[in-house]
This record gives sequence, structure tokens and C-alpha cells, in this order.
Amino acid sequence: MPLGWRVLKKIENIIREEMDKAGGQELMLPVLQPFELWQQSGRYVSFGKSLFTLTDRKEYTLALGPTHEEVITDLVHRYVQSYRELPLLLYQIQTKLRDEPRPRGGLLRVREFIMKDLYSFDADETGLDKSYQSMCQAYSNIYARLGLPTMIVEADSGAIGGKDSHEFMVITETGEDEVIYCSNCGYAANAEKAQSAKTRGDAETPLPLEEIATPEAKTIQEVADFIGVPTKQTLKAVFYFADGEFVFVIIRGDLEVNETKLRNALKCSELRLATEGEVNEAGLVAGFASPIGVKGVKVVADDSITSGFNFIVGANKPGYHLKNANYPRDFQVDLIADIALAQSGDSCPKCRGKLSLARGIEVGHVFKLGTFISERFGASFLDNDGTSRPIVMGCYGIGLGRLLAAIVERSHDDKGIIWSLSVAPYQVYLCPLHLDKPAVLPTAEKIYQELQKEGIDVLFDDRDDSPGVKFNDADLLGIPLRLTLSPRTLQSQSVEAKWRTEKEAQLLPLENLAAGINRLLGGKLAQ
RNA sequence: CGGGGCGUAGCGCAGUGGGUAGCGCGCAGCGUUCGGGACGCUGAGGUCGGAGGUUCAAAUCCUCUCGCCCCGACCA
Repeated sequence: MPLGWRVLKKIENIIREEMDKAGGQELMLPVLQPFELWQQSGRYVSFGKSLFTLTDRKEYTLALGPTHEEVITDLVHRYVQSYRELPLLLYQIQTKLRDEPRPRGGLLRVREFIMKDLYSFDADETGLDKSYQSMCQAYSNIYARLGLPTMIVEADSGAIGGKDSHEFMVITETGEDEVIYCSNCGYAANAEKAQSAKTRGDAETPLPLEEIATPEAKTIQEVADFIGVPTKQTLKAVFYFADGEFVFVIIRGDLEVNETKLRNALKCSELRLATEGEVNEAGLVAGFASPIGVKGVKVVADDSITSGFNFIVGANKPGYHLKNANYPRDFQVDLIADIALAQSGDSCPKCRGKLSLARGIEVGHVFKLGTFISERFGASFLDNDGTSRPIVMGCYGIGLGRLLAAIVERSHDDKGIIWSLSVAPYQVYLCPLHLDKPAVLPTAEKIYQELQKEGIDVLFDDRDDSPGVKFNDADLLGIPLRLTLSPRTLQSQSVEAKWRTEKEAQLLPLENLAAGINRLLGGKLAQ
């Protein structure tokens, strides 16, 4: 734990340096926040149960900050009055609390985590674009300094709200997010946001509806096989409950529903699949349902229903389907939107290339908030023409613990972690062998003193253990540079230096050792 | 909240046709070893998650309960 904390502090400092360089000013906001602020923004609804709340002795309700748009906007609205005070970039590095439905993955997803959150305040969209750009650049710098390759992807803005949003993803098998990307044109998006080009069928003459018996064929695959058509020639029905309302969703048979897109289209916060019992209660037949002739139920369609003609749909009675269903000739819908899940192998919406899928860890997320929150808090300023305008906001977050977990995930081997010099808990591992032999321990102690005096970040392994044990621990901890001192190296008045990443070692003279090591470290950093 | 799994020594696990609880690692002592996780001997350590029940007898069978992990809806 102490070692992990050292790493976290180093990560924190790198982030702080880059934020400062980008013009950010650090401050510290309260964790304990009046619940009214969340009512004022309306976001206590979208955050739902994730927002921790508590009551104080006066029965006053407080929230534990899951993020700080409310608090900081409230603050800024009290102090900023003129366009001359903009742009303003404020940030903090602080513990966030969220009552996550399911914490997991060690540090990847926890209810209490340290986050750097920066908020930008600009006079207009152009200013926001500039702040957004400079934050993206700062984030790229941070990941580069951490030695962590990331991919920028388009993202859904979720509970935070707002318009444009991008995530920084570390691609790894163990990631909990899915990224859809096109290696042809560079399009990349979180799977919950990703679009795909829905290929259009050739124009066909709409044929009259025709009922056909399809006994035992309930799933789309079974129906398509039974009739002998591809699944994209069918429409499938899926049923949800959105904030307690039953919703009939219709989508082309070869596509899947993207629940995030559906939630956004419906503007609802709770969304779940309906049970078979609830489907029956709504007067529908699971497996043989279609919107044709259905009344009194909200129908939402994916825009793929306009991409073809003469679809196969359910007949709303067991054992039968209908051929040649056409929208809008045969049925109407309440809402039509893109609610389809983009999948690996689909066509890229930009260039029609093939889309691929990868898993990733989200290590940073930036949003263009716009004026949504500032309007609710009356955070406005007087422009140079004398009119009052709402401040245009952006927010930018990086989870530190998750970043640490992502680094370890990306940089380890069968022996343990491999830290880069920039974040390693210590840069040098001082490892004397045969402590009982003359001169070894005293020399090691002298070296330790000397290196510390020179400001070298060194960990001293003074345990009386066998070489194997000590070497393996050094590898496990992943300290970049290992110094071995033993009777053997003492014979030539030297120590052995070995990089964690390399197989071969080199000898360094004891004379001016600190200088020699600084040279080695400097050379490595320059790489 | 829905689905699956697990609770036995510090850690990882075995042990169910009921019969007084075992292995590996780790830990303590002594000795030999020691430039890639050495070995021998000795030793410490367990209310078998909890409560109730069946039985002469329960880690094992029955009922209830608590906790943890994994997979889904959430996100830095």
C-alpha cells in the first residue's frame, strides 16, 4: 500500500503540472454538499441512487459529491460578472463518492475514488471549443508522460449531461468498456454511442400483407430460417419498461438494441427489459409480436425500419407471422431514432469501411456542458456589448486509481509490474547480497546515504534473504533500475546495474556512483 | 435488483454413504545453504460464516440467516 500511494502521488503530480500548464487553477471544493444544489440542477434525478445522501442532526439533507458541477457553478455565479474574467479554468484533485450499483475490478470501479476534475467557463462556444481543445491536449500529454497509449473515442455524455463528449481509452482485454473503431478513417466511439451505416436494400415494390403459419418459430433466427430469408428481412420486437412505462421497440432483425441510445431517445433514467409476464399483460404475444394493429402502447422504432421493404413481422397471434410489412403503410410509430448497437463487422458511418471492436478502460472523460447548468444556477456574465449571457461550461475528469490500474494492466509480465521511471514508487532498487560477508552491508549503507543525499529515489532491500528471493521481489515490485552489491562486485569496486526491462546488466564503479546513476536515469528519461 | 458461485489455520485449498479436522504456502526456533522464489529437523496456529433442528454422534443431513466473489443495468 505505501508503494501504491507513492505511485498515486506521482501520477497526481504529473496531472497537476499539466493542468497548471494548460492554465488551470487548483482549488478544493466541499465533499459535503447541500442537497438543494442537486435539486436546482435537476440532476438528482439522472444520478438517481448513485448519489449518496445523508441527513444531519437538524434533519437537513446533504449529498456526498459524486462530481462538482453544481458546487462550482454555484461558486462561480457568485464571483464572475464580466467577460473580462473569462475564460476560467478551475480544478481540484479530490475524493468522489458514488453509490455504484456494482463496484468491481479492484481499483477499476469503486464507490470512493480520487478524481481530478476541471471545469472550464467561457463566454461563448468558440471559447469552449478552445478550452476543450487545450484540455484534450493536456490529457494527451499526461498519458504520454505516464507511458500509457490511449485512444480518443466519441462518448455518450450520460448523467453528466451536455453535448460533445470524448473518452480516453486504454485498450486492454480486461477493460469494461467496448470501443467500436474504423481502422480505415479513424472513426472511434464508445459502443454505447457508436453508429454504423445501416445498409439499404434496393427499392422494391411494396407487396400486399400476407399471413403465414410459422409454428414453433419464435426467435428471429428461427423465423428467418423457416421462411428462407436473411434476418435483415425481418423486424424484431423488444419490450422495455422506461421509468415505469411499457415501451414497444421495433428494430430490424439483424440488429440489436443499444439501451443507452434508447434511454437517450426516450429521455428516461430507468430502463429495463420487460418480463414475459408483463408482455402478456400488455396484450402482446412474445415471439409473434408486431406493431401492426397495436393500440395504446408506446412504439419506438430504430431508423433501420425505413431501410428496406416487405419485412417479415409477427402477426400478434401465436404461430403466425406476416409477410410484406412496410412502414409507414402498415403501422405507425411514436418515435423513430437511431437506437441500434453498432457491431464489429458493420460498416463505418463515415467511410463505409469495416468497423472493429476492442475492449478498453476509460481513463479520462471530457464533456462540453454548454449552458445547461449555468442557466439553472444563474451563472451569467455581462458581455462587452452589455448583454447578460450564460457562461458556457465544460468539464474534464480523470480517475487516478483507475489510471494506476490501467498502467499496471498495460505494463506487466509474468514476473510482476514494470513501472516507467515517471511513476515508479522508487526509481532504484538497492539490493545487497550476502549481508554476512565483510564490507557488504556497510558499503550498501554508505551507498544508500549517498544516493539519498543526491536526491535519487531509492529503495533499500536490507533483508537477509537469498538472492533469488530478493531478485524476484525486485521484479515483482517493478522498480525500473536494480543495483546489486555483493562480494563479487566489491572485488572490482563496483555495483551491478540492471534495468527491469532488460536482460543484461552493467557494472558501475563505486567511485562517484550517484553521478553514474543519474547519468543512467537521465539517459533513460531522454528516450 | 436479476442470474451464478463460494464461506474449513494468516493465505490458497482438500475433506458429505454422519464417528473427535487435513494438505500446500506462509509464520517461529535451530542448523546447512544462498547471483534467480533452497533444504532438514522442531514448533505455534481452526468457535469448520452465524442461529436453530435431526442424531448416541454433524464441517458433513434439514430450515433460516449473514458475508464475500463473479456475470448483467451504472461510470472517472
